[in-house]
Amino acid sequence: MAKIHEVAQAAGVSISTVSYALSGKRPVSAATRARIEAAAQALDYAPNAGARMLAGRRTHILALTEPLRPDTHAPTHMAFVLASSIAARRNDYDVLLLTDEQASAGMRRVATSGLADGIIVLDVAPDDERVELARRIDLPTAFVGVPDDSEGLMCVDLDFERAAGDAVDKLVTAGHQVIGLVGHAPSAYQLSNFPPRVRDGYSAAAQAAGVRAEFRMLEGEGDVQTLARRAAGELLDAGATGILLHCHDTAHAAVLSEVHDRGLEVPQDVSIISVGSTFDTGAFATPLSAYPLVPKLSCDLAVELLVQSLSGEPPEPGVRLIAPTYLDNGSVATPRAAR
Amino acid sequence: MAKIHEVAQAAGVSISTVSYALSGKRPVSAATRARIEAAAQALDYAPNAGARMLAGRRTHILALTEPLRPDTHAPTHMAFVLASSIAARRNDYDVLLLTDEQASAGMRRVATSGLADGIIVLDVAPDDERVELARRIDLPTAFVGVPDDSEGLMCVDLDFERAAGDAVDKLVTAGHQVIGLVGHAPSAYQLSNFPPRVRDGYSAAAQAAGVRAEFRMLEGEGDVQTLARRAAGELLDAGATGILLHCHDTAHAAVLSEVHDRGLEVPQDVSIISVGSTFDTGAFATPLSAYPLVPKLSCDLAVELLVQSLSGEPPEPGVRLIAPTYLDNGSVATPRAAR
DNA sequence: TTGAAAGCGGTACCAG
DNA sequence: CTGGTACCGCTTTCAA
Repeated sequence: MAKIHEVAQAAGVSISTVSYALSGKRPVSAATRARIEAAAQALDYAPNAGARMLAGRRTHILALTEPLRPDTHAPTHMAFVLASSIAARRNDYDVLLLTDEQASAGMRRVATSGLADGIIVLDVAPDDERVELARRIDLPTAFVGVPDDSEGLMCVDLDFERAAGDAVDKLVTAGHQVIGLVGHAPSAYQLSNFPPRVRDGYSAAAQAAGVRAEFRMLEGEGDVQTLARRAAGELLDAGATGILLHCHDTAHAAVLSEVHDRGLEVPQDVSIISVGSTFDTGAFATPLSAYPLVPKLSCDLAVELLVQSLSGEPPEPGVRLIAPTYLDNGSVATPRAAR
Repeated sequence: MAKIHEVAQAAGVSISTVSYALSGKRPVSAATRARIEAAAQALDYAPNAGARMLAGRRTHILALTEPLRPDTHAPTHMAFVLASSIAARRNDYDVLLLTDEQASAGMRRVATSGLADGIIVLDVAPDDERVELARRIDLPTAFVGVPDDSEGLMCVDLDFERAAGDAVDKLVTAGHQVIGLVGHAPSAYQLSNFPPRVRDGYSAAAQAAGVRAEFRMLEGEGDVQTLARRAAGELLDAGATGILLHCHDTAHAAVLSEVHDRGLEVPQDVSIISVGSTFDTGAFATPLSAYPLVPKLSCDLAVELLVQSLSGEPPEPGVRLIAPTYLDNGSVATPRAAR
């Protein structure tokens, strides 16, 4: 816990020179800079966080709000938290975690006490209460996810509609005439913002392509495995030869089991594409091609937007959709019927 | 972002009186206190975080270090993060997340810059690099988990040995003569601190009770389900009538499937107890009795220790083991053989 | 019970 | 290229 004053003394310069040398905000001769850096090193000096906040009017902290609901999918969530944290650190920001409590209370507190320079909003709900709050406070705020009403907000997300649409096109191009989508549990379509977007992108693309498109959510009694197998079974029974998966990894595995148990081969008998998954779709017994959801891309951009907001030339508000990319693991082929 | 000065003006008092009235560190007449609180309310005042840190020599922030490794079990981890966060907030502390980077770098940074008042260490490895660092820095640090060398550290954890031992006794008392333990993957016995403790408590108690005790890790090729089924199968083949489970929920479910597929009933044919699980063991098709691991208990205590360290009378260093409690879901009974 | 004022440890402006 | 110094907003001692 050395102080700037001690560093200055050790280096034989004034404290302002130390400050400038270390921040680089003013040119300092190479020689003195070297002495200062050596002294700082030797004393294990780091500017006091509180003093820096107060004098510099900058906390070097980003707040991360994530209302950990009982139903949040932990692995996905963790991936986003980690990606945000890494992006923040890369820009020399620390991350303050806002979890419990009525989501907005934390945001408000951080804003009024000046504890953070900006806010990253994770796990965005369609009608998120943090939307209105973000408009009211004057802290730059970036949403990772797109709420229903995104007017005036900075939002970043995968272009789920297009990911689903591209996936449909991929199947159609391969010759599939009947396709299916295995989705999340019905509740996810209320609580999260992206499952509906996948569904809609899927339907629109299918309609545009003139193919028959079935859709099943993980609905009813039983565990995820059972529901996923049933959903997949129904799609296959309906004649689907191409299937899109927008669900958790457990459900993916269950669908593959169902397909396998029916004596069907991927991709010879049925083609499968995973859409918007954060896990490794190449790790299943049958590797799956995918239009993955990459947390790093979203979080990097979110942090970048915040940093830029703090730099003087704030970026335009608006929704930034990240173009989906195809990850080919060989699970798509022309169906037998079309050969 | 109102300042104390404005509140003072609005209430017609000096800023020091405002400070005291709001912090309660000095008696203030009821009348003036009321005026001050009203003014603060009206202005939406909150003390500036930086100024408060600087002047008060207290950040009101606790750092949380959690080296999110690729193999960390997200749901369990999230439960601990959430519990820590809630405990911290209850004590009026915010939480700073230290994830990426060489775990210790974050701790060191926080310590030298005075960004936090204390540190909570999660996901403790047997030979954790943060142990040595914790001894060197002068920030109060609480470990949730027990490293191999805990000399001079404050550690909090479930008494896993005793949980396993109690579970063994429970089975033995019910009349089981051959018991088994399904554990984690072998790697977990290197990377985490508690699987070995469960294993050891299990062996010791079994030996003391004079019963035959088998042990299987989730070892070999294949997915968790397969490995868990095989492990359970081997235990049953070995004649085990009572089984302890110390593994993830997926493995639990797989063991139950294996038992069921063999036409065995719980608890009539085989008794099962889950040890050290953070998920709801009552939610399986066959509800399981358990000696659960309760994040809230550990994290509450960890935060309490930190708060106390900051209060003037620092608690003794040492390992605090939380006594296990039995959660009866009816999955234990006297085996047929003993009836 | 209340007020005045001296810091807390930096940042950044104003001079030189 | 380098120094001196006026704040940043709050906590807390010293006086009244």
